[in-house]
Amino acid sequence: MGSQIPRTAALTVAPRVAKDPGRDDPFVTRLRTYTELSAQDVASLQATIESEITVRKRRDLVLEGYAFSKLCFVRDGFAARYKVLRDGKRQIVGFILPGDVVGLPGSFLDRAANSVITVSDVALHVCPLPAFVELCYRRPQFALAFSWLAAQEAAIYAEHVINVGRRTPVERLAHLLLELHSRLAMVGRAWETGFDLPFTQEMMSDALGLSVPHLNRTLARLRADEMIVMQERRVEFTDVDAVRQLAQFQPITPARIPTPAEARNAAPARVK
Amino acid sequence: MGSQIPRTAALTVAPRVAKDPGRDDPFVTRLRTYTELSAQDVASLQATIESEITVRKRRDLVLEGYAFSKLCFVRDGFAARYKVLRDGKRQIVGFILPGDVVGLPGSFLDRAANSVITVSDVALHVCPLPAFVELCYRRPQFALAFSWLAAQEAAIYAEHVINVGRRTPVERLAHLLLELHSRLAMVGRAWETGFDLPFTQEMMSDALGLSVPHLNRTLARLRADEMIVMQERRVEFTDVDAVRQLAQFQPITPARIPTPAEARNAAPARVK
DNA sequence: CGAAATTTTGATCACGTTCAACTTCAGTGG
DNA sequence: CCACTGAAGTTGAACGTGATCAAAATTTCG
Repeated sequence: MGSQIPRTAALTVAPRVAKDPGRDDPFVTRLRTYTELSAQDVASLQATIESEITVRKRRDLVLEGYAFSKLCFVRDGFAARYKVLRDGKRQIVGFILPGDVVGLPGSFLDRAANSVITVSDVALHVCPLPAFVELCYRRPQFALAFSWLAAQEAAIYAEHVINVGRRTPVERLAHLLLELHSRLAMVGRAWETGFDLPFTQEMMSDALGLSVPHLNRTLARLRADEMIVMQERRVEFTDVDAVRQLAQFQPITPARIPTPAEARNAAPARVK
Repeated sequence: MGSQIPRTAALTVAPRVAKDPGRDDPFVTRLRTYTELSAQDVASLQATIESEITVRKRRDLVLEGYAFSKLCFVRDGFAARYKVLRDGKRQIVGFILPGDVVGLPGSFLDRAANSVITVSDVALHVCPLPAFVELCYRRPQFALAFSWLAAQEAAIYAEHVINVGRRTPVERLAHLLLELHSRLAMVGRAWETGFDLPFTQEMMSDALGLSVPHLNRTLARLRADEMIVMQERRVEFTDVDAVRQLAQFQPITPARIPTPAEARNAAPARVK
């Protein structure tokens, strides 16, 4: 059975939000790392939601080459963005975690550039792109937050390029595990030193540009070197700092969006 | 001496813009592929520009690990985003062309995740981030356009991950050349079947995760197979379709941003 | 429980790296 | 004008890493 309901998601980060609409929504949590949102803001956002659906494990959510114009905010579950090449090889471009958006970047192009497949059962809030755009015209806050989100996405991909392009297999794997840990922690789905790993070795190898056997050996090596412990689907970092060092991992921390007042002060009116 | 002034940039695409402020500005050209901008819009954008500077060849514009909070719109010239790893290997994450933004994603993070180095002399419009944010609050159009831009950026990186992760060396190189051609064409700096290639083989090898000798041989192979012709710094595709096929290249075409009216119609008021 | 997916292990081999030398070219100063 | 310099491009030979293929062991799930 997939993980439709979070099993034991110990909260380490982001437990600060008070009684608020959307307080348990990882996407809202995410937006709140960029900007403040009033209860009313959250209500406006929720009003754009067309439907809330749950998609079963191993279904394609987006198909490469087809137009797609929804934003799906992931409330729970995991997915992967990928492309299959002529010779049948698959490259996973990135993993989609709770709080992420399916349809970024796909819905901003005339046709999606990658497919998206669910890994577990996934609970989604579906928002038609025009509805979101309409919200952005009314409340520029959201358009800005979305730019920040997209920039963060780009930064994650950039790291992924580095990972696949120039790091050794152990470094790649260590980096991936740290990235997942850090991103999960941001939405309160990881604990201090570990997390539940929902992906198979085949998926990780397709993400890292390695063969399955080699990924397996590399994972074994991380265990042998006492960098991590794995049992069930759980990853524990034995010595986080050692792993960080190995992977040269720098967590991606988004800056905050200046408030209207801050922006005005910093940028004295020069407009005509 | 670098290419401070475009030498022979034959315009193939985007010659349609009428007498307008910013008509020859590649960044404005870029924004106009997403949305309509009135002369007044362009003026507002130009008002946020703090200064226009030219940076000499081979200078670092952004340094990894340092906070950076400017947006630099590239008017002319070329640069590369990169990271150097412990062992001295360098990975180029992406190439920056006219119309691109230096500071995306760097300025949206608490500290830049990559460095940026100029390849030729580069002419930049510098805009402090708060000024741009202020503009976005006033004219949400720009915030939306920027989301689109960031999404396109993410899509380009995603392709780069695929390139480096799972494609063979020839396919990688062919894909890179097509990507550069397509992006340059979008801002009118390429011709139908070719373009001026401003990057050295070392840079391309660092972008593609290959060694210099192997990149060289791969390039030689593309020539031998009569896919391309190179002379000086000029690349000509002998048979674009064959190259496209080889690289499985799909150009990234951004969708348009719905206008306020379109957004309202498509998303009937459901607010409160 | 049985079937399928996933993980693990082993043996072989090809591809791309590495290292080194050489060529070509552009820019610079004598 | 030519010699000098350093960067960029080209070529060759040897080596090693990670792919490939195959099969077994283990886990997951219907």
